[in-house]
Amino acid sequence: VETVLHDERLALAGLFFEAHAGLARTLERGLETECGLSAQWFEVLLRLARAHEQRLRMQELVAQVTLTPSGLTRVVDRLEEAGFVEREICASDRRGSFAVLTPKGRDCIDAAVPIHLDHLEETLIRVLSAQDRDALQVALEKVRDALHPHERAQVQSIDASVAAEEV
Amino acid sequence: VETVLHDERLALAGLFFEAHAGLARTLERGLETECGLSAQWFEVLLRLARAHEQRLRMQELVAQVTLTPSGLTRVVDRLEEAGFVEREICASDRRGSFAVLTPKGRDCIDAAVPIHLDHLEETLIRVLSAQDRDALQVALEKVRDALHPHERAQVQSIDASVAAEEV
DNA sequence: TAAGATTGACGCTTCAATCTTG
DNA sequence: CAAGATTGAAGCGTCAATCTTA
Repeated sequence: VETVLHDERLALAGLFFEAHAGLARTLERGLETECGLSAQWFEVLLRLARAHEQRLRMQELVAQVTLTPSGLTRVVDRLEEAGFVEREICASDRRGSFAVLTPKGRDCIDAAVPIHLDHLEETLIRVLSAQDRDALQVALEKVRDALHPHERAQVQSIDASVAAEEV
Repeated sequence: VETVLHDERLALAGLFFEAHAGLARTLERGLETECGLSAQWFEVLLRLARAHEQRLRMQELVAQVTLTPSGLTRVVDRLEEAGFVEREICASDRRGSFAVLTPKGRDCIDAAVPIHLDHLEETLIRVLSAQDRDALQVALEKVRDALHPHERAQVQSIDASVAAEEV
């Protein structure tokens, strides 16, 4: 009667969540203390830095981030307040707006990425063998892909490799 | 100059976070709609169900859950309000208190676990081969273990296998 | 009427301070 | 004074409703 409480599948899922929580906590602490950025700020700034002309529609940004539309609005509000981002109305469709990276925001993310990569190297890369990393990637891709069975079919698949890059 | 923005290590980390976010979102939705439980509620109830006499000190519970002490206090507050848990003062050390699973709470988690296992089967187990799962487990364990270099040395290690089981 | 984006209200978690007991 | 636990204040993200434009 107790056996179901110790099912090995629970253990695998628990391990997944525990590893994630620990990794996220460590990385976020480093980003916060050394760069003054939350994970969400880092992610948004990174996406904008990669984008053509350092700008993205709010809608495009939402699709690349782990946030709801309203959540993104709030994050961009704060980034704008901090001077890292500016909003710009979309000329062709005046309902929409762009988030645009400022030079200050660009400097910030340029400084943050190498630091973040160092942390990644320590906590994720160096602790795994090349085989481990490959196997991890394969498994994670399968899990991720099995999750989007009916959401945004085309764009999601062609954009999968870039969409996979976060934090 | 743009190359650092597309470092493959960022992609692996991003894939990790994306897979986690998707998995967590899906599982939490199922738990919420079919069992009326948040991930935190499920986790606390599961730990208590496994524990001797269905009870655990708040401190022990904190060590097993992804929450701060104050966060756990709030969750137990709500679980108590819902009738799933009761508090009990510790006789030997009157500073401490136990969280005790009620029969109602026990029934709830007993019903929830099989449902959750079904969801796990669909989203995590069935989408991976046996080799994938083994490799995933190995990699996640390495990442997790590399994260606790100086935190709670002994108890953590002997308790690692059980502490790994969450949500 | 629908799409893009934002806002108000709410719930949850954390940090720092507090209270009680050892 | 330290340990166990809780509380108040504040920050963040989500849902539902709203506003503007297509």
